[in-house]
Amino acid sequence: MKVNIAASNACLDCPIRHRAVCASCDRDELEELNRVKFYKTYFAGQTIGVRGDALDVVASVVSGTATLERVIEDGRTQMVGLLLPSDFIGRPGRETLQYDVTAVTDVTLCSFHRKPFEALLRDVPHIQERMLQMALDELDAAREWMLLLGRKTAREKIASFLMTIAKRTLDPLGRAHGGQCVIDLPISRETMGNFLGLTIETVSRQLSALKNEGVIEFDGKRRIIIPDFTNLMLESGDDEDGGLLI
Amino acid sequence: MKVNIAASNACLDCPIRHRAVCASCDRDELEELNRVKFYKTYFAGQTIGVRGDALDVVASVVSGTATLERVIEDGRTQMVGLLLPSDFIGRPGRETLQYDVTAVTDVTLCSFHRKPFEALLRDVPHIQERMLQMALDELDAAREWMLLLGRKTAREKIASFLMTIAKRTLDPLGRAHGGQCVIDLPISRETMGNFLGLTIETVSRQLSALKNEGVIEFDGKRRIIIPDFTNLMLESGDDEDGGLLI
DNA sequence: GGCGTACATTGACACAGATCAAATGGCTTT
DNA sequence: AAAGCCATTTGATCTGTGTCAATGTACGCC
Repeated sequence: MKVNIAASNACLDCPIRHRAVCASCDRDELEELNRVKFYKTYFAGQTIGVRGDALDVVASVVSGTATLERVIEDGRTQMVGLLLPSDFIGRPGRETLQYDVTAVTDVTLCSFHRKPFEALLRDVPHIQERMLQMALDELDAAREWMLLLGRKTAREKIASFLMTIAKRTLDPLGRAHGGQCVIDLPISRETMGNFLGLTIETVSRQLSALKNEGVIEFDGKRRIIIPDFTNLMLESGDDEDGGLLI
Repeated sequence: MKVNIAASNACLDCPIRHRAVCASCDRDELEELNRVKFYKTYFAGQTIGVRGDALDVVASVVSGTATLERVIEDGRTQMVGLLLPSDFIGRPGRETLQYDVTAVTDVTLCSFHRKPFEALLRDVPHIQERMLQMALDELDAAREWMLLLGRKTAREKIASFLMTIAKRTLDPLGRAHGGQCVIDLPISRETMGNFLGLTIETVSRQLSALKNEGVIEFDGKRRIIIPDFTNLMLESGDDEDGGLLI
């Protein structure tokens, strides 16, 4: 059913119309995309692709959350991308997938066969322009993430992560005043650990510590209340309100 | 003097002609770049820019090595980019510099004022195309680096780093056979530490350990001989010969 | 030639976070 | 309601890497 709803949607009504790779397209260009796109839905936990797979399709996340991960033989896993709506999956010009891609919630993708998409990229400057912007944004996010992985303590990592999620959830005004806010974690403790380069136990302990010190409150396991945003910010190790952009 | 030599060079003779942002330009486009580019040289140790600076100029590294770093208040430093010849500095569309940029050796840059360069990006598809390729390559490198920072041990980090440098130094054939090779480190122990998310002492200890076990040999502090490449590879924690791309 | 400075190595110890193990809690199934 | 499953929390201990401190080495300078 979900698929039907999605497939029937024209690009003009698309929820990620103004943020995805198609953001700067005009009406005609959108029409062109509309003809070649196709929707695909994955269920929570499902594998979207694994490292080494032929990269025949590229896509934008329309709804849901997916992860990009690298795994070493002994099982150590590092998340290298958290894909939220409007984020792009796959790389034009590459033959095989470099990362394991997994749906953590139900995910709907707006997909394109890679070859035709590469042609679009050449022919429609608006798409290439936007693609470049998005790639550079991701690069900045990846570098911020590198600072976190390389130099932050477990507590700072957790605080930074919560800030990141909060920023993607809230409107920019609400948080500027350092007021209360509520965030729903889209991912499990294990996934958080793989994001932050920590074990599940350390994630849990640091969350408990922040709770015991009143920096955060829990409402169930996956919902977190931040009574005062500035307190959390102080724990994140960031000099300003910069933080992860993802 | 260096500046004179550089300034007199036409793009056609440029050492990074086929690798930098101008790689896919034809003769006419190159002529256009030639008119607006200007060379600038920095000495080893010199600051090229600091986080927050107005980003009026973007540039390609023509020769030498520079670093991109993020620093937190207490002095903890994480390198987020190692810039070698053909790599690009600065981001079109951004008003301020996001990272500290430092010359680690003498560095010559092929520079452009940002605004005109943004116009070029719009008008010359070959440049934008190449820019996108390069951004995606850097993103892949950053993600590989994230795996290293988040999940690898100190020993694996050092081995991976040496492999990375070796790969950028050697011809692709020479290393395929796992034969001996010699690499010159472009950076100090401290810089290596900031690259790998380690302290200077740990870097030193791990290098000594690899030396004592015969995986590497020293010729002075900065030159390293790798008797058998496969041995080093086994220490890097990589499942294949993938490793950092930078 | 001696000296100063910067970089690198080595040693002793501390501690953050990993590991191993057990307990708790929430959820579905029957 | 009981049982079973999974995610999470909490506890005890271990270990890799950081920290602090001393020593070694190379190189330029007066």
